[in-house]
Amino acid sequence: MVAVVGDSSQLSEYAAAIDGVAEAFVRIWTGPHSASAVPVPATQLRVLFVVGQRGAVNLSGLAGELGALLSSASRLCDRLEAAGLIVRESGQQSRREITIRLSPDGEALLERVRRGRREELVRVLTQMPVTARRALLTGLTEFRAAADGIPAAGSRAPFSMPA
Amino acid sequence: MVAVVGDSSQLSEYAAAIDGVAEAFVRIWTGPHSASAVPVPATQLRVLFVVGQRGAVNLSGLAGELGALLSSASRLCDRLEAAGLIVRESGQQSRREITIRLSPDGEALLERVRRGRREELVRVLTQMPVTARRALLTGLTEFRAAADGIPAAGSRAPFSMPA
DNA sequence: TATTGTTATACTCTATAACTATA
DNA sequence: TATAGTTATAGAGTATAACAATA
Repeated sequence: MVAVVGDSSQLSEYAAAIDGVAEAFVRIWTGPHSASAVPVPATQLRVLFVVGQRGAVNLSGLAGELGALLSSASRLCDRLEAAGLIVRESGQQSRREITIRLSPDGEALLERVRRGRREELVRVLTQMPVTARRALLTGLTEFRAAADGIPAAGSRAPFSMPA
Repeated sequence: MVAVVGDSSQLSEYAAAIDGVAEAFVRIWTGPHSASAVPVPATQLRVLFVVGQRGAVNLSGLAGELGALLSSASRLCDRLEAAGLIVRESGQQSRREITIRLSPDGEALLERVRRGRREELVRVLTQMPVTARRALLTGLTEFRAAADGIPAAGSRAPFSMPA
């Protein structure tokens, strides 16, 4: 009945508590798409984020980072290319590898979305006491550090939007 | 050049910093689906979460909470019903409103997924110092409180997984 | 032959619009 | 007639599998 400090059974209570309050943050962090009247579906947007972050990728690399299959990635690029948001540069060193880059339109769209998401965050952060802002940044930073040191349960990487 | 405490121009730096480290958390919080070999697609899972949280809903209510259209929600329920995860109870008070509930299988699946997500969180929290865990909980809690006090930019509610 | 991409097919998801049935 | 759901149709996303082209 006595509360034991640092008790490991407390962990699941922390997990439950965090689980319970996380939705608001996830909704806002995830929501730049719906928010700012972006003309492309969410999945295509993820591609732009990945390509924007890595500068240039081949299809296999892109598929891997999306947690998608090669065929799905290929279709996705079909549509993004048709929309003028990416460019497929064939050839280069291997001629069977294809290099995917953002087109100027793709860059512009990506930048708009990035700005939108940060503005959403600012809107909320403004309403928070400074200590809470600091706590959030610290908590998320340490969480990432801890998560990076772990074998990654299903050993996959099925998400990408930031940068 | 002197750091001004509480300066509002700091906010966008906080936003950028938080934005940069948030992905790991979002990936893990969002990933219970891919993680635990769940037999239903992510969208259907969201329905289970919503219905599980509200106990029983009619289609319009469900669609509203999903940020989806009535027709999409109807199709979704077709599949969930076919999979035996929900039950459509017609009639009741209005006879043109339909009540959606979880089936026993639906409840069981939902519980499995919930447990999975919390276990994932525990896996990471274990690797974090106690102060960081506290910071994360505080930060997310305050974030939610702040977000709740805001008109909600696009004035929509396009996300639901917790509870 | 092993690897990189593409294409065929099928199922899920979402959206628009037309339709049915209650109130 | 207004409201609650369903159904038709079409585009987007993802998976399996068969295929083409380069190394």
